[in-house]
Amino acid sequence: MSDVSSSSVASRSNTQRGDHSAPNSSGQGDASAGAGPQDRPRAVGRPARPRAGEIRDFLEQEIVTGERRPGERLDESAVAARFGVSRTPVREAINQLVSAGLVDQIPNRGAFVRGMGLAELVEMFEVMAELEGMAGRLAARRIGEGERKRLREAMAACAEAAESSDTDAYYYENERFHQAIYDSCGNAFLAAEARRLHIRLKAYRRLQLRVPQRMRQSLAEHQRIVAMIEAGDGEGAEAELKSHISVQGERFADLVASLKAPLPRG
Amino acid sequence: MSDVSSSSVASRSNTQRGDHSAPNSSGQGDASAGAGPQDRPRAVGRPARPRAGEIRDFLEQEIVTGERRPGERLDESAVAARFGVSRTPVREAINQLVSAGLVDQIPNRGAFVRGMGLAELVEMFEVMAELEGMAGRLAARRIGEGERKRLREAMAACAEAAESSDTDAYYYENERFHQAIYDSCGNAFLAAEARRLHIRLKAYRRLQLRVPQRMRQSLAEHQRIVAMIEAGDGEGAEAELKSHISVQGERFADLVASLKAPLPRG
DNA sequence: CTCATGGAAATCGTATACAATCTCCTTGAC
DNA sequence: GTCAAGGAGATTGTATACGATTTCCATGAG
Repeated sequence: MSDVSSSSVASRSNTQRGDHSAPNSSGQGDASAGAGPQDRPRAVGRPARPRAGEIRDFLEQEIVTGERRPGERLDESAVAARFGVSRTPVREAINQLVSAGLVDQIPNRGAFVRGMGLAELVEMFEVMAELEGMAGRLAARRIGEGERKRLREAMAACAEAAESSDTDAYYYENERFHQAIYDSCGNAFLAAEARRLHIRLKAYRRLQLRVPQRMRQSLAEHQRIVAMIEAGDGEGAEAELKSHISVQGERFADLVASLKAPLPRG
Repeated sequence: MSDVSSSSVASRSNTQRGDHSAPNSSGQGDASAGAGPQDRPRAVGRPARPRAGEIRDFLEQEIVTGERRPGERLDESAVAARFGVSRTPVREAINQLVSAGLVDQIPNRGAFVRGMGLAELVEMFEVMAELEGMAGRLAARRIGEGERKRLREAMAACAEAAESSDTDAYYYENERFHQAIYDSCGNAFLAAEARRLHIRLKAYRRLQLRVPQRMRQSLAEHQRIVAMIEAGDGEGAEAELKSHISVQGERFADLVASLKAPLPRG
């Protein structure tokens, strides 16, 4: 229900990974300023599918994947030219990204990709751990038959990906696993909030899997989590999930520290 | 920090309570369609203060106070006429309300005031309890001298308001008390998230104080919370805060049930 | 050399115009 | 009488235009 509001950003076309080379008209890899000559004279009127959402998803992908660097400015006119649209839908898209917390808007300076510093990332993981733990605790008591099946399937898929050492696949299935827990907690609002945070941490979560052996360890944790939920042990599931996420946070800190990539804040 | 993103909606001019009779031009209580003759010919160009935010805050007030009934349609043209502006800033305002979760948008039907049903309110209070509990637990370990002083002052103010049975004052000081806890948890992101939820529940929180003896009991709970934090007992503070909020949720359900105001969902 | 002041350019927020799509109601046939 | 097809109206999403405000840079004085 509250999906409409919270997870509005990046709701559609998120499963299509890869394949985001260029918006539409300018097939060239010309990056930022573009403003190439528009062959088609800008179709006026109401398009079949709203362009604003499309632009939002695309920009979000660029930000989350790190293609757009933190601190980079999102120029309305440039983006508009790049997509072959006017500033109006671009403004709408950027506003939504601001609401989602991926972009900061400075009153008369413009919109900038929000670079999250290490401190803030740790804070966000701390909250994420709490929310996930809560979801797990509630799920242990409230999960239904359908969701239980989904959860099992998601974990099986994780296991399969881990066995074939397919990091990308594991990343994807891991998403599904956690979504399944959110949906099993019997609190749609909590699920939506968790999803929102999850999206916001997506870019950094992906890095974690680079840590050696992380995938295997993650899978083991998943198995313990499912066991707790299946046993109806709410406190146990909460503890497992909390440490699962917290470890991610710590690991991430380790990774960042070792890479000497401070991820500049502003 | 993340105030910019998360609590963007209803960030300013929220402390100014009351004083929201009419937008600007049409002083008449003419409600919806309006479209009265605009004496001033619609100032074009960039206004000193953006009108969109103003409109958003106003609509938010109307929704939160129940002036706009759940399920009511927000007609862009009507709102625009009422404020004496074009559809553009109104669209922006409505989009922000959608992001904030106060309004639902149905693709080709329009925007509708989101009526939060009892079920969803309970869900939100459940999450609120968790976040507040977390903030308290962290605050018990991390609170500094300055914040400790602020917390004590806030509680003293609560006590004073309770003694004089001033419900309005207590409502206000209670806000400050909880804000103080948020700010003491050493996690700015958590503080921002808690504040966001707090705002969203504001309308319903106010009703709670109508319950007999609630104010006195709330104060007692506050005292226990502070005691736990001062003692550095994180788990204790968490438990106290959780039950503090949860009680509010249950009490609220009682209140709603007794008032026979089902608050229809959609 | 530092600081204040002026103007020009960039940028933002809003007004207006317009076309495509959807909804709803009417009209007609079976 | 019921259902389908058609069109008129309403509504939406986007394009374009424009003025006000702000920022940035240059030029000048102290």
